[in-house]
Order: sequence, then C-alpha cells, then structure tokens
Amino acid sequence: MKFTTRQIEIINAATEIIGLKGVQKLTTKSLAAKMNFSEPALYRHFKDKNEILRSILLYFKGNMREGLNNVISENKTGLEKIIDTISFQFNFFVKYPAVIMVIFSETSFQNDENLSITVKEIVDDKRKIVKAILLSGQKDGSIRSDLKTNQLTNIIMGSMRITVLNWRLHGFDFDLQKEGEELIKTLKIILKK
Amino acid sequence: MKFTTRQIEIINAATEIIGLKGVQKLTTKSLAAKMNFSEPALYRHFKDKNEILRSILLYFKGNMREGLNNVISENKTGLEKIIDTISFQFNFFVKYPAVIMVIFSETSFQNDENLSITVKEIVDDKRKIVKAILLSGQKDGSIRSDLKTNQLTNIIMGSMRITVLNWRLHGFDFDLQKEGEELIKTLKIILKK
DNA sequence: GCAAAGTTAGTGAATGTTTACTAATTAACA
DNA sequence: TGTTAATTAGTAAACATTCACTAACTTTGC
Repeated sequence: MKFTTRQIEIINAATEIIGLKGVQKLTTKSLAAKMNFSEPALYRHFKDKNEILRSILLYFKGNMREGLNNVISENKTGLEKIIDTISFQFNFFVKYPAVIMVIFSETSFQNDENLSITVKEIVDDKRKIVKAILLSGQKDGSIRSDLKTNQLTNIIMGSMRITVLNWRLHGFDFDLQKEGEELIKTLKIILKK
Repeated sequence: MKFTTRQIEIINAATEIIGLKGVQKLTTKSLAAKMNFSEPALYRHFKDKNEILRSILLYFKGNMREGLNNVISENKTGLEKIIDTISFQFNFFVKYPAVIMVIFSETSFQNDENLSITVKEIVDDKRKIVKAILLSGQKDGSIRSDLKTNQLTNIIMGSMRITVLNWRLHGFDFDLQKEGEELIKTLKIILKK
C-alpha cells in the first residue's frame, strides 16, 4: 500500500480523532474540519469512508512492521529480541499515543466485515512474529522451554497491551515508559531459563 | 442498580447486538427490531440510549462481581483463588460470548464522557480484586514474592483478555475452555513460589 | 516557447438515509 | 377504571455521499 502525502496527512488527522474521541466520532465532518477543508475534498483522496478506515489500519501496520523488522534483524538472543520488541512498542506509543486505539482496535473496527478481516490479519501477523522470536529464544537457550510459545505469546502481548490500554484509560496520567520498563523487568525474570 | 425483567431482556438483546456487530450497530432501530417491538417502546424502559449503554455495563459489572465474590470468599490459598477467578471468567465467557465486547470495552465505550468513567471504574474495580488476591497469596506463601503485584496483575489480566479477544476475533472457532486451561496451567507454573 | 488539453485539489449546494427521540393515541388487563 | 406497555406518525439533526463547477498547476505537440 502506497499513500500520497495528502493521504497520510488525512490518516494522521483521522487517527488523532479516533485516539482522542473514539471511532464513533470520526465523521466526514469532523475529519474535514480537522483537515481545514470541506467534506467533499475527502473524496478526492479516498473512495469512501471505509477506505479511510482501512488505510489507517494498513498505514500503521506498515509502520509497526518496519520498526519491528529492524529490531528482530539484529544479532541478539531471542530473549534480548523479545525485550527489544516490547521496548520498541512502548516507545512507539509514548511518541504516538493517538495510534493506540488503532493498533488495539479489535473491539472498535469490527462493524464492517472487511475491516475486521484486516484487523485479524494485523493481530495474527504480530502474533506470528512474537512466536517466532520466542521459539528462536528457546532454541538458543535464552528462554525457558518448559512453557508453550503460544501461552508465552499471550502473556507477553496481553500484559503489554493491558498496560498501554490502562495508560490510555487513565488519561495518560502516568509514565508509560517507566511502567514499560517495570513490565520488561518482570517478563525478563519470568522468561529467562 | 435494580432492573425490571423487561429491562434485563433489553440489556441482553443489546448485548447480543454489540457482541455480534459492534457498538456502532447498536441503534434504537436494531434494538427495537431484536425486541420485536417499536422504537418508542424502548423509552418506556429507559430514559435514553445512553442509559441503555450504561445499564449494560452496570448489569454485567454486577454479574461478574457476584461470581467473583463467590469465588474469593472460599477458604483457599491465594494461588488457588487466582486460578479459580480466571477459571470462572473463562466459563462465564463460554456461556455468554456476547458479553465479551461489553466487558472488554475500554476502546468502544469512550465516545461518551460518562460511559468511559463507568468503564474505568469497572476495570479498576477488577484490578483491585486481582491485586488483593495476589497480595494474600504472597502472604500465605502460595505465590512468589519476588515480583510486584501490579506487574503480576497486568500479566494475569492481560493474558486472559487477549486469549478471550482472540477467540472472538477468530469467530469462536477454537475451544476457549481448553485454551483457558492451558493458560491457567502456564500461569500456575509462573506464579508458584 | 507557448497555447491547448488535461489533471489535481478544492468548493457550495443538495442528496437520500439514518439516527435518537417525541407527541398523541390505543390496547390490555388487574 | 386507571395504569402499564405498546403503537403510529412524526421530527430535527447528523450522516455519508454526489453534483456541477472552479482555480491553479502540468503535460504535450507544434
């Protein structure tokens, strides 16, 4: 998926609205207002509203993946890679808090058949990456092998997600970076062989 | 919060719509249709739509809490209680899958100030319960004490949530009960002293 | 080198629908 | 007979989208 600069501007504006007020408040009106142009102008850049929503998902899927790929291509142990992966994501969310609702959107984007398929693909994709790292960690001996990778995946992804969501729920009123480090410390102890 | 039988019927119908199609598809029209009566009939039982949404949250908050209270009032170790708590919730969701979207709804109900406060209270409430059990488990020696209860809470709640959400995302196509038992087995090993 | 042709990104006005909600009325029944 | 629960028929506002049109660029062919 390639996007024009203008499309990316719109995607960012839409993401900000969703992050601040929820998907229900993302309307052609609110989006056009944030972009400082008229509603019909949106249709110069996207076929319809659903394409905007799908583009938001795909755009951040790409962003996330790029960052994760950088992390996992380094020459480190599985445990280190997992830690880096989590760390990268916490940094990402601190930097772009508006994206949280988009990335953790299983519950929000399921009103359209097409969108919920996209969401599913994104989630499965990430799960696969984490699982693969865990497996490599079990092989290189940095991660304990007495627990199934599937379960460890749930524990890692789940605890990270709930920490971030909780941050959002509490109006970003605590230091996510710090909380992230706490979680990483804990997970390290749990995962280590 | 006391509800009439008719109100509970409406709450259940609304929950089913949300569970199946998402909050955005819960409209006065769709809800009335599911209830087999006209839209204005809804207003016999609720002041407005927001009161319906709030009632859904409160109703299941009550249901959950009742079940959890039963579990934690038994005379068991902290570890056993935590396991029972998780187990209870998996059973609950298998029985009432439509409720999942309501219980794990931080992301969906935040379009209204009032509702998102209610959601926050529910989440915080549950977090407190889990944390208290963990603490008692650390005191009675059934749960390891080298990790902070806050972090353990995130790990437990997060992994449970993501397992259930994943089940939903995949159209309920695997055995959640079994997956829940797997998770419990894993968590037991991790938490044990 | 420059006019004709085409493209890009926007506008205001209007569209048909859907939304939540209300007023007035009626059927049921204890 | 009076309360409860429903109805029919409506409303204003919000919604996504289309329409006809324009101003400002860019490309192309002579």
